[in-house]
Amino acid sequence: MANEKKIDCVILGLLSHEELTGYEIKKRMDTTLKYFWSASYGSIYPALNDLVNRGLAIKKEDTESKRNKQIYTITKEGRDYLKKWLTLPIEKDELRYETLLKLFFGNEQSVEQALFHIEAFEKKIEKELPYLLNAEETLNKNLNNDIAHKYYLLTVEFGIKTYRTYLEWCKEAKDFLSDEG
Amino acid sequence: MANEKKIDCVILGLLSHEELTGYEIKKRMDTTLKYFWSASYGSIYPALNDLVNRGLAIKKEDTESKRNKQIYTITKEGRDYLKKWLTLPIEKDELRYETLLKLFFGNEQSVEQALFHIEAFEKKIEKELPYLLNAEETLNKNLNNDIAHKYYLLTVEFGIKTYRTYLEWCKEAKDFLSDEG
DNA sequence: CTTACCATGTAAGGCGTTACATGATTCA
DNA sequence: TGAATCATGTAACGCCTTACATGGTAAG
Repeated sequence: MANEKKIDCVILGLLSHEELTGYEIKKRMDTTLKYFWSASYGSIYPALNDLVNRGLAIKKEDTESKRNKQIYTITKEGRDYLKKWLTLPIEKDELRYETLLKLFFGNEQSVEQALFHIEAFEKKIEKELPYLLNAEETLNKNLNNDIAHKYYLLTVEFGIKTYRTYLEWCKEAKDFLSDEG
Repeated sequence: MANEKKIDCVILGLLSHEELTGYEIKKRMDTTLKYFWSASYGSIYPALNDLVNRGLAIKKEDTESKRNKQIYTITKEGRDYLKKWLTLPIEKDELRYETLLKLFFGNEQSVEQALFHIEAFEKKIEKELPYLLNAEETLNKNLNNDIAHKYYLLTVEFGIKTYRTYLEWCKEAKDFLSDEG
């Protein structure tokens, strides 16, 4: 029972909340999970097939809509698999920030270039923060309706706090570099 | 000149500071760059050979020490390559936190289990923070000796600020989950 | 009628880790 | 003399992204 593939666990996790199509799973990744996880169609669709083959999810054709939709539902076995994975200790938390990497080697570039990278980073964060704040508000309103919201809120709070810290750091870093020329 | 492999750039960046062996490069990764980048021997050694073949670094046998050391030095071309890469916009900043993933699916686990993951995360951060604080102190003392220190300090400050925020979040998250039971 | 979005999937290739394989040196 | 650390490298394999390929539907 070792070697749980992360992609399987993420998908099963999303399916544990609601039944979804592959396309919708991708959308969740690009919005809700965006700031701490990601995956492409090229890994999602094969993984879904695999989950069905292993009996962890079932696939049914959508007859109601006019679109060619494949809807996936988690099975009892899938839920057990997910639960088992959740009991295991965390294997890896990984941060790969190219921005920090380029900054680290800043002595090979001009101050202007370093500032340029910091500002680009700042803008990206400033653009994403409102979505998290919006999610926070919605979740706080509906906190009593669904326990799942409680956990979702915790991750959103993580995102908000770290993003605000990033913005603080950007300001300080810009000052530091500008002052010294 | 597109498609710069990150592993090449990190190595060249480290070599831009000083000449190093593959083993030392790995050590830098595991200490200095640890909280925002990583790589294994299996990618470092082949990359070094590749850099030499492309004329971006030179390899010389160490004759002084008794060990079988291969010392790598960056060339003019390597430095130009690095500089070029530094001018390009950041392609990807990525965070993959399994801790957040497991927390997100918390409705499938007990509160105790969720707390367990948060506490493990907290301990890991508490253990690593002192190294960053130590680096900060040393860098502040030697700030005037080398411009490279300035940039190194910026990344360390990023690490310290975000780690402190993580610890704050851990405390709040634990309270939040404990209160509601 | 055309643009944006919904929707599914495959193939090739890149990138990187893990595990393996080997051996020297230093220190207790 | 045994453990820890220094030191280099390869092979197999896994995982994932990118690019490709295709087509339906909703809205303006």
